[in-house]
Amino acid sequence: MEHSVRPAPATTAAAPLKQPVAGAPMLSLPEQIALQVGSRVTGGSYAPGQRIMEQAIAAEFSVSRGPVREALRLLEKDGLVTILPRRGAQVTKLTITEVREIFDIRVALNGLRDRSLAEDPERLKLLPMLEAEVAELARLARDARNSDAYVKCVFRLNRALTAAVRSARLRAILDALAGQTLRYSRLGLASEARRRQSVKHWQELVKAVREGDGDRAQHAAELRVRASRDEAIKKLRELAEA
Amino acid sequence: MEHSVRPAPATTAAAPLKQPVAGAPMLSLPEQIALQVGSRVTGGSYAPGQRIMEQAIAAEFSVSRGPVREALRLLEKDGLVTILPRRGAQVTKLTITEVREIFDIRVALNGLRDRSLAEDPERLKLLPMLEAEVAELARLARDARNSDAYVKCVFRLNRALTAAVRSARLRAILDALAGQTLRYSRLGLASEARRRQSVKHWQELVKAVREGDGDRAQHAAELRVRASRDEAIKKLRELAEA
DNA sequence: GTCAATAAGATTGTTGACAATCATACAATA
DNA sequence: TATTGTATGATTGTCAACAATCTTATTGAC
Repeated sequence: MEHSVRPAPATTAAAPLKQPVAGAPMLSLPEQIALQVGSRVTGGSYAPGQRIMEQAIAAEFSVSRGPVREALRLLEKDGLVTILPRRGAQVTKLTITEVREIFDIRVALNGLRDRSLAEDPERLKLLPMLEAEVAELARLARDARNSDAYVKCVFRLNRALTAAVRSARLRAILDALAGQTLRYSRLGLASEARRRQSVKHWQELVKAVREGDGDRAQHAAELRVRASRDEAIKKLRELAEA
Repeated sequence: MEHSVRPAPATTAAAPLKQPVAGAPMLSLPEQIALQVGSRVTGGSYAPGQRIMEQAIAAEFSVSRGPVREALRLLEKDGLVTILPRRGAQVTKLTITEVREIFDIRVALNGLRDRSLAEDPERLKLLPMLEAEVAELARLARDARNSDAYVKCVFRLNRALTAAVRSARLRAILDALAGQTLRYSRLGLASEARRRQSVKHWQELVKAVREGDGDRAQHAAELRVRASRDEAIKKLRELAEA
């Protein structure tokens, strides 16, 4: 019998789901639930393929199943869970092929994103942050022990760049794709050689943005994500052997 | 038993939500509702910006508001309706800028799509259909009176190509984008000159697919969608004046 | 006349209960 | 033993009512 031990049900008093932070956008009940459950997925405390049951989540957050259903739909939109009719929701489990497909879309759309940023008339407002973060990347890449910090910095940088893009639709798609490949992107930056290569790609982007060169920005982005893709796939294949 | 065939209430003519069709994938209640309401949006019988009220739809289809809510969420995922918290759903109304943004994403992703098709080992199975449809396009383009048939043929061809793509995620995004730009794509093929140019781009794609040349396929797709974008935007601006 | 506060109605958000379906264990049969 | 059928519990789908919020209309003050 498969008793995959569910982590910590009993006392898992889920966060109080509290309301009002003044300036911040107030989140609806489903959004709050989606946020919490989603972080368990991306954070790895829910395993891929694991089933997520409405009643359990509802009890945990002390709400009825209605908002939970909607939260699961939201997570499905982000690709974090998969909903099967009459069979409920489960943490999305990706095949290596699917991971590659997502990366391929990211190649195309991150290229579009970085081109848009480089061609944006207000791109100069972005430059200080971009330069600072990339300098930090270069610093972190000099010591192999900073692997984790390096990955975190890349994520932060990517999030900031996506947030800076004008097109709301592009933002939405990129956010969803980033969420889905979060745990795999980490694999793509595991080796020191890769991080050094990654720094070069980011520096190339800085130059392109500074000069307003959309072509170069797009090209750098494509190289960057392709490299990340290839390394992640390679690592996944190695893991699949074992 | 699962809900199915419900005759519409006397006054409003709501399609009966039929269930059966053996081989076809059986649609859930929300999916059926989303399909019908969605066709009203794309078909133009609901105007952009028009509000869609849950109770009204529920009464029309003789169901409770639960499935309707879910149907509206599905339509939001396709970009056909916009849901504002505590304020309900309304038919998505796009600004010219937003239309352009969607087209820009389509440039990137249709490029990826056609590249994938051209590099697919089984691309030869696609060739007969592709060649036949493009030949039909060339034929239709010779007479200005066939404008409508030409547009229909392009839509059909695009749908077939998207359906043939291996990546389910790419398919989903492309379908959503196509649905959102349906009414604007038509504008992009209104002039005879544009249709002649369009034929050239499609013929270029045929060649690329035949030879398995992904680069060329992608390039042709990008040119094609960009041309459609520019013409649609131009027409929209003209309409905005009046 | 314009604007703000307020009240009434309309609409969405949430809930708990019931119905339909699925998954599993067990029994019966070959 | 393997397979099929059946019963039972678990889980999702749907419903109708209630609560919270928004919209609109009206009133009153300036």
